[in-house]
Amino acid sequence: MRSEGALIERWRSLLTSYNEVAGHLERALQERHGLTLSEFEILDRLSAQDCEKRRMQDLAADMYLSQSALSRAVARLEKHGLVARALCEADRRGVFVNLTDDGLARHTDARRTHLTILAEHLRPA
Amino acid sequence: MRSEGALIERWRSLLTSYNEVAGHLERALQERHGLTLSEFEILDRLSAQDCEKRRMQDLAADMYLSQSALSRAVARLEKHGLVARALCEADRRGVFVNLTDDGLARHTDARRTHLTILAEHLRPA
DNA sequence: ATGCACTAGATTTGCTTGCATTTAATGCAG
DNA sequence: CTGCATTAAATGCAAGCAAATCTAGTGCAT
Repeated sequence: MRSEGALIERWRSLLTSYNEVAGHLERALQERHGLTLSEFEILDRLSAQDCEKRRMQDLAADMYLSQSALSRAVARLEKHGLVARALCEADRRGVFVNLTDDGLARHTDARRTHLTILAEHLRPA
Repeated sequence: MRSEGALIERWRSLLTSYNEVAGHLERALQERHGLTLSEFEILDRLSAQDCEKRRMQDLAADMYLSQSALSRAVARLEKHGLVARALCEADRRGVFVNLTDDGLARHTDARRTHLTILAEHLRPA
C-alpha cells in the first residue's frame, strides 16, 4: 500500500488537533466555569434536545463516554445543582436527566467560552 | 457570526473521529501487544528518530503528553524491558531513552496493528 | 406466582493523567 | 567557593476513565 504514509499523517494530524483543542477547551471551561469537557458536553446535549431523549442511555449513546463515566459525570452535575434526575415512571429502571435553571444558565455562559476557544484553536480543516 | 454552526460541527466531527479511532487503537494495541496508545507512540518516536533527539524533554516536546505522564510511561516501558534509560554524561540532569531489541521488535509488530486499525477506522477526511 | 434472562444504572477497582512539589544538576554572580 | 535562580526528571496526590461487578426493575414462560 502506498497510502500508509498518508494514513499515518492524517492520524497524527487528528491526534495533534484533538489534543490541542481539547486541552485548551478543558482548561478554559474548568477555569472560567468549573466544568469538565465531558460535563459541558452533557449540558450541551441536554440543552439541545427538545424531545425526550434525556434518559441516561440515550445520552450515553450519542456520547463518547462509557456508561459508568456518564453516571459519575451526571452525579457531579447533580451535586452542583446543574441537573436533576427524575425517575421514569414507565420503566422504573430508567432515569431522566433534566437541566435545572442553574444548569441552563451555566451552559449559556460556557457556550460562549466554548465557541471562543474553538474559533481560536480549531484549524480550518 | 454565521460560521459558528460550522465550527461546532467540525469540532463534533473531530471529537467523534478521534474517540472512534483512539478507542479501537487503544483496545487493539492493548489486547494484541500489551501496549497503551501512549506507550506505542513513544516506541514509534524512538524508532523513527535516527538522530539523538531521545532525551525525555525532546520526546515530551513533540508529544501530547505532559512531562510527568511521559516519565511514568517510560518507566512502565523500562519495567517491561522495551526501553532503557541512560544518563547523559554531558548534562547529568538529562536522561536518554533508547529502544532495546525487544522494544524494537514489539514496535515492529505493533506497527502492523496500528496501520490495520487506522485503515479500518480512519475516515477518508 | 415463580423462576430466569435481560436491561438500566450505580458502584468498585485499578490505571493513566495532570498539577504541584521535590530532588538533583547547572551555571552564573559576587 | 558560596548562594541563588533555573532546568531535568521523578514523585505525591487527586481526579477522571473503562471494565467488571452489583443491584434492582421488567417481562416472559411455565
